[in-house]
Amino acid sequence: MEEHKSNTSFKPIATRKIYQYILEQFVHLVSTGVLKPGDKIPSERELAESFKVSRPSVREALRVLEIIGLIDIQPGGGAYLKEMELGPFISVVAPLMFSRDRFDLELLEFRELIEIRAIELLPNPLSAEALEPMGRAIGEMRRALQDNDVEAGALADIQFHRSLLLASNSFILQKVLELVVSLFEHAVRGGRSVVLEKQEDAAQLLHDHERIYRELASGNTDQAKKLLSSHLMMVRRYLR
Amino acid sequence: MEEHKSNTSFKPIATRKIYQYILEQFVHLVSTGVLKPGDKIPSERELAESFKVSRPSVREALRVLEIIGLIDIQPGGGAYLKEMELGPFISVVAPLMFSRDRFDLELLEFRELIEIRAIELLPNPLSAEALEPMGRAIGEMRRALQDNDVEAGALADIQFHRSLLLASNSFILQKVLELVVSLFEHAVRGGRSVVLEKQEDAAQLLHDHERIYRELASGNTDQAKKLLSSHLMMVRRYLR
DNA sequence: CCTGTCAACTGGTAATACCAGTTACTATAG
DNA sequence: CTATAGTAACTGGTATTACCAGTTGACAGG
Repeated sequence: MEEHKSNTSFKPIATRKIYQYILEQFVHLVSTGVLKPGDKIPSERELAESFKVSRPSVREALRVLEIIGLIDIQPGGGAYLKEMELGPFISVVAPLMFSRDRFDLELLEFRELIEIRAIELLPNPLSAEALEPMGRAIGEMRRALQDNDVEAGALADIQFHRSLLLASNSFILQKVLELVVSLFEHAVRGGRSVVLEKQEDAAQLLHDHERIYRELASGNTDQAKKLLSSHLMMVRRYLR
Repeated sequence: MEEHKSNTSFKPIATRKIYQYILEQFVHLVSTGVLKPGDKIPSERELAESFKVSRPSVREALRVLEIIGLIDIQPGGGAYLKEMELGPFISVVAPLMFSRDRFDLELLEFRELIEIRAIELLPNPLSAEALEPMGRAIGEMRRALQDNDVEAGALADIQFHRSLLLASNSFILQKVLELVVSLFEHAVRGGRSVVLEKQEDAAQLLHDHERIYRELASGNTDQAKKLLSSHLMMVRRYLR
């Protein structure tokens, strides 16, 4: 059972699989800008021929690219590069996360930490393009409230925060918040009650969003920050 | 070009691929605790027969499980479940991240935000098991400083922070910090200069770590927090 | 001009085969 | 008896081939 003591410093030989080489070349081409979002990827058969490997090897590489959200594959169509999205990855991992005890609360606390930091980095004033999706989310939320559609309301709530964070100046915060928000979205769609159920609470949420939106629209970013901050803390207190 | 206006609310039909079904079953078994870390996964051929699908389909599912760091595959051996690790995912995505402008600095700022929050959640007092890897990292850093081995020093620095965050009480912060720290590690191994190069700076880092370690070991968690906080801010100022 | 058809793509899946590495059992040499 | 070498039965990695199903675009006929 014991290992041989060896004075020589032989290092274990790391063998790499073919799909990793393919993956590496793709990532390199993307990170150097040779391939850009929107570009069409050659067909699997062409790639197999170019790389001089078999189609299954190519497919495994594409599978990974799909999971990390770098390409969209349309059966019958082809594969297209896109800006990296965390959605596919999240949808796989989310069940593992939420199976943990009290994950919901932890996630909310984490989101509070990040989102408050993100709004500190909002450009001032906000552009119209940044404001527009927020307005839409509010409209959606108002409609859901009237219809008493809890899930739609929760999703609209998420959409509001998503559009808010997308306006942030920090790339990392955007990605991390996208990840967090996606987790929430997954939880809501899965029927978990990370959301407010009572109508008056939903109305309060809507009201908060509207105030934040108004302040942002009229350029009072600082005031909006304070509102959002207390808004998030209110939500957390509610859930605890 | 215009789409037909349809009053009926037909929703697009989402077709799912076989590997997704397999993936789903696996994730479900793991999240419900039926499968636990350390368990051996049946061979690809057995799985193919159980699921009544072909081996390539099984392999694509396993490939994804490998990328999200849920299984270890040993060629010739078999596949074993493990606690989810972000390493494999990071190693694919890292080049994409660092190709962005000023990503290093953003990452450092983000890490500062998270890590300061994480140390607020450190248990008090720290267990010996939590302290031990920190001590090792310090020893390694000291050795690297004497040898003037910049890369080894940087890796030991990372290892110190990694062992610190692993002691935190928050699952999410652990995972996110693991992600961030892995990104740093990747950058260092890639030869990027996210690290301090001058020897006196490295000595300063080591000195900071030693002080933090001493405070933690003697139970003065609060004092350690303050030290770590100013330590991180110092590092950031240096890089800016 | 619109519409349906058809051929040539695309990715999804299956089946099969072979290679290379691991493992465990076994026979053989000492 | 023990330790070694050999062997057989695994494992995953890769390649090949084939067929299905969906998309696309050109083309012919209304």
